[in-house]
Amino acid sequence: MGVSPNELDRRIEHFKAACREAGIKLTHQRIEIFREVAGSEEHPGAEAVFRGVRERVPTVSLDTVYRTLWLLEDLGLLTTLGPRRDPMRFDANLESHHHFVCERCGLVRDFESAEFDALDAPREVKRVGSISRLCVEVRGVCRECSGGCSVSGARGEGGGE
Amino acid sequence: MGVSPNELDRRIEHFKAACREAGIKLTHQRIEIFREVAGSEEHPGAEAVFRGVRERVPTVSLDTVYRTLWLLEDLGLLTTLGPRRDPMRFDANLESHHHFVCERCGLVRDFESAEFDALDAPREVKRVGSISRLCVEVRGVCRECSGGCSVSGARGEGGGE
DNA sequence: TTAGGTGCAAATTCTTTGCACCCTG
DNA sequence: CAGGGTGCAAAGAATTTGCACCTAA
Repeated sequence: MGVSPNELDRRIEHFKAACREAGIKLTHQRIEIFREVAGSEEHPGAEAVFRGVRERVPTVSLDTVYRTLWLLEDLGLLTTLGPRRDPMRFDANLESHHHFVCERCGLVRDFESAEFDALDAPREVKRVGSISRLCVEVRGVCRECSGGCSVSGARGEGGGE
Repeated sequence: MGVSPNELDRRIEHFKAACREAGIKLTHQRIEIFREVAGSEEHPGAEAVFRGVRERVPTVSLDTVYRTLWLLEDLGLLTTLGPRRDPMRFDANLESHHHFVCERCGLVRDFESAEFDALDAPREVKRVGSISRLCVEVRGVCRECSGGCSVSGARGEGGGE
């Protein structure tokens, strides 16, 4: 649904090569789970992947889907949509602003940028719907995490005092 | 922890006015829950808000925190970090690309933009950590949702057939 | 006063884990 | 053949809901 057969094949070949290189087994399930995500432009959740794969591999289980998705994310073959696999987080800053997200610890740091604020969505996007706001998400690894320190517990949540 | 007292006061006054305007009650709990989010730059999750508020309102309950956070989000006084309150979703498109997110149904539509791909994070951000990728998130309401159609079940998850 | 709001506890939903059997390499 | 991978079922987080009491307006 969406991704061209050529592109899909290309992604699957890349996936197989990456699995071999990583030294993990290329099982039927893994291939079909990857195909399900790579063949869709809907950014399916685990449940949706499960439903899709089950039509081709009726015995597949939901927990294998979860394990495989996170495995593939660790290998860099997939990405996730939100900042992380964390609980939902809230923001009271209603001014236009942007985010730096640490892929390691989940830290989210706001920043302002006149340049980014001035961006306008492409015409193509305006055709999809009406736009209310535009936010740039910069992903990377924060100083704390790349500095080799243990990051014990400090998962960006802050919280307490 | 971060937000200046002045800015915090400003946000809280705005919050109170908005509550009055919306005709909802200004309870002690709501004020403290809002204060907790508005006073932090950490983008706390529900649990972290709960811990913080409990120090000032020991009887507050976690479910009130949840109810209040979503209420405030509905009123436009808070925003959430990820696309929505949905299950985690995956993406096999490893090329640089950007997202349109429908705030109503959760649809996420990819798009490409040479202009956005060329963006560079401000120096200020580079000081926070090493950058691996930059993605523009455009939020709005998709055609389907604003078109007044029912959107029955189609929460962007696509999935099966 | 009184309707909306809160706290409690139980229910849901999403995701992870332990273990015995199976299949790729 | 051997060890990683899978399916099952049960556990564990995160979040929501029903109901009786409480409180802001």
